[in-house]
Amino acid sequence: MTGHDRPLTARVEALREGVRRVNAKLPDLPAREVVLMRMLCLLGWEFTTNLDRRLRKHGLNDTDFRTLMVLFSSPDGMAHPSDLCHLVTLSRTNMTRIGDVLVARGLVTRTPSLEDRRRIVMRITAKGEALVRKLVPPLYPVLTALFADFGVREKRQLEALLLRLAAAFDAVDFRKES
Amino acid sequence: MTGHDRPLTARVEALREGVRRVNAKLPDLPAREVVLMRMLCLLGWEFTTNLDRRLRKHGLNDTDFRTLMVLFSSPDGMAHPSDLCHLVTLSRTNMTRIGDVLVARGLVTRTPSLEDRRRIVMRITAKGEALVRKLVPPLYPVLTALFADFGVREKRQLEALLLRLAAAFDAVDFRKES
DNA sequence: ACCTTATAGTTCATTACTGAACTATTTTTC
DNA sequence: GAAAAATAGTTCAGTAATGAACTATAAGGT
Repeated sequence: MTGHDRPLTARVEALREGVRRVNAKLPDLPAREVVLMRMLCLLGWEFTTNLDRRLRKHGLNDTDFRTLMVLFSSPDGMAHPSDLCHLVTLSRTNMTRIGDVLVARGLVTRTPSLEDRRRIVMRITAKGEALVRKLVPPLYPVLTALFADFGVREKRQLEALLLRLAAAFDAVDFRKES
Repeated sequence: MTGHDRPLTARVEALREGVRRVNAKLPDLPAREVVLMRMLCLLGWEFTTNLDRRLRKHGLNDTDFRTLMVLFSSPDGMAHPSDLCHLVTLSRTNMTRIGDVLVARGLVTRTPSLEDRRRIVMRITAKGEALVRKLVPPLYPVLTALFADFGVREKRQLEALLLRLAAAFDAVDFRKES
């Protein structure tokens, strides 16, 4: 197990204190920004690992599931591997492997494309559709519970803030210098 | 490469559309909540991978770096592996490996504890301190740029919202049912 | 004091992911 | 319309993480 399931709030508190101590040694540190980014990472990671744990009982992991969901949401339930790997932010290499898994489990078919013979068409099967319809609804109460404390206004606020942050990521070139 | 560096805003937009199409097929889906959680994951992941790319030039990855930072922030620059792995949310197994890496690079020492002979004491070296002081300041402009668009008030708002979400994670038992 | 239980760190096997190299196609360019 | 460049998918080798099993030490209960 990763963090022995220590409460997230405790980990956030430890993070703040850690950053405060670093800030004492490096006075120019933009402490609030560091805390915000690390909290974002923490929350995202927490969600992913928890979701993963639930999916594993059904023989899927988070990336298999996301891939399946994209297919589920696609017109005619089909897409090319390279489109998929863009959409779920994974390498083509990995999408080959995920395809293997999903095909082996009968959730997806993989057939050569007729229009472009380099390509493959992945298509969700009836069994895949059924699995999605079985797995997803039990997640609703979890998702609503996570945001139960939030009003519509606050959810919109959060979404807007995250969207602006996404835009900032695109504007900042992370890669340059040092 | 993961997503061929497609802009984050484009990926967020694709996410929204995907969720909207899923919602058309599963009308009870709490769409806004799904989008929020996935945006959080996306942003956290984007930060981590970009940071990782920068660190790699110096022979570290994100988890090595976080471990080193926790030691940097610790009183006397020392901590036990099991404390560290709680703080950075990694397995003890992995902390052994990270210790190996950091020791091999001369950034940390590892000595048996005298009080408790099961334990090991990891301590950041002068070289480790120096590396932190060299690596961290060049990150300041990136971090401030990411939040350049945000006022103090908005940063506080975001922090408060994320904190409440963290508390909600602790309250919700993700593991139960299905 | 002794037996049980818990904790610390490691090793080992396994899972998941990536980048580079390769083959097969399609698109572009001149 | 042929050569060059780009794109799609796969294989392979390497990196990073995990959980289970193991050894050693410490703490608790009676």
